[in-house]
Amino acid sequence: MPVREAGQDSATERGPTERGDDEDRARLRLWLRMLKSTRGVEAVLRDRLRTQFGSTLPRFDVMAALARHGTGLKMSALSGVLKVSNGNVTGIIDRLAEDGLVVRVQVPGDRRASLVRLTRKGQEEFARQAGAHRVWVSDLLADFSPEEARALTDRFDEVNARKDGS
Amino acid sequence: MPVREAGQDSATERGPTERGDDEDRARLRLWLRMLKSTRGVEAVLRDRLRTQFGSTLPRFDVMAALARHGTGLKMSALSGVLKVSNGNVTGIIDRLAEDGLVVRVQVPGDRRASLVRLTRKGQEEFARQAGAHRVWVSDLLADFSPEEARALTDRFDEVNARKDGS
DNA sequence: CCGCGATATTTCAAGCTCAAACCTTTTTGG
DNA sequence: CCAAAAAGGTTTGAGCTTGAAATATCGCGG
Repeated sequence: MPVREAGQDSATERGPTERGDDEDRARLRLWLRMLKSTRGVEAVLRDRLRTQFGSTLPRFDVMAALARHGTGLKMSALSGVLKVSNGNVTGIIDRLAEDGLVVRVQVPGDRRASLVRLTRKGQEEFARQAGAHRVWVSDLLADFSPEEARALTDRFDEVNARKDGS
Repeated sequence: MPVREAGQDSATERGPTERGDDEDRARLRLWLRMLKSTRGVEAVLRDRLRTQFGSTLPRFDVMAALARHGTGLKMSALSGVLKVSNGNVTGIIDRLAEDGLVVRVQVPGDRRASLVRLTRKGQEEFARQAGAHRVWVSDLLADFSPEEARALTDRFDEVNARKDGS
């Protein structure tokens, strides 16, 4: 009896798709490997961001989003882009603002909303971090040739698109 | 000028490997897609675990590890298997123990260590959750045929092995 | 111009996460 | 035998994360 993964074989009621256990297990195994890979890479990135820049992944993600949208982003747009809860972003922006890396700018016509923008200091700091980050990632994924990376990227794009579009 | 991703082009000092920017960017793009995919899947799993079982991913992961090692695991082994900090596991086990899903068993010859084991209730509960979990994952990755899943799994295994081994 | 649903954001409680500090017990080297 | 190092766990402090509730503002229909 092949016992692998989170193996258990209780009588699970089959879903509407009526798929084979082996197919499920093949995909489950893929999932566990993807998880292992991404967690491993994330752990390294988190550690380096911490030790070399005194920062964190969430902070980096936020700054990356703001760098990509130079005109600024509303809090809700930010949480939308990053796909995290809006309550979450509040705290991260609070701390980035304390460090003088971002500012909240009042939106003229709307006293509810505010636009978040990188400060000059924030832009410079992000440029430094992003440069290092790119090299770190490329090193960590060095096993993938650029061609394979591109091919896999396209494949994931297909899959992701199917989710987004429905 | 192709501006994509966390784009910035500050003069980053080239590492010892002296690699091309385009290669870095191709891998960075792959990384962002992997992240997007895994986060998306994780979000769905977390939500279903919460709404359908009143549980969380970390709890599920711990129970899966314990199910795989029926004889029990020491706290340190558990954090080693899950690749999370040992201080982290303490809290999760505390809460699982409160719910009667796991127990801490004293190790005979060593008064420091304790073996964590699923209770009968924990085994049954995990069996239920794992069955659902497997189907959820398979559905979420349904875009990958079993063959492609197997191929990708092998590819990730190679990459992961290279990291573990050195 | 007033109420009321929609929108933008913050606050809150609970849980996860890490690194570092801290006990306790065990093992090891003199 | 005994001090010092190593091993097993917990505690602590700060930050991240979510979902839900609270707050404030906007805009629309009447």
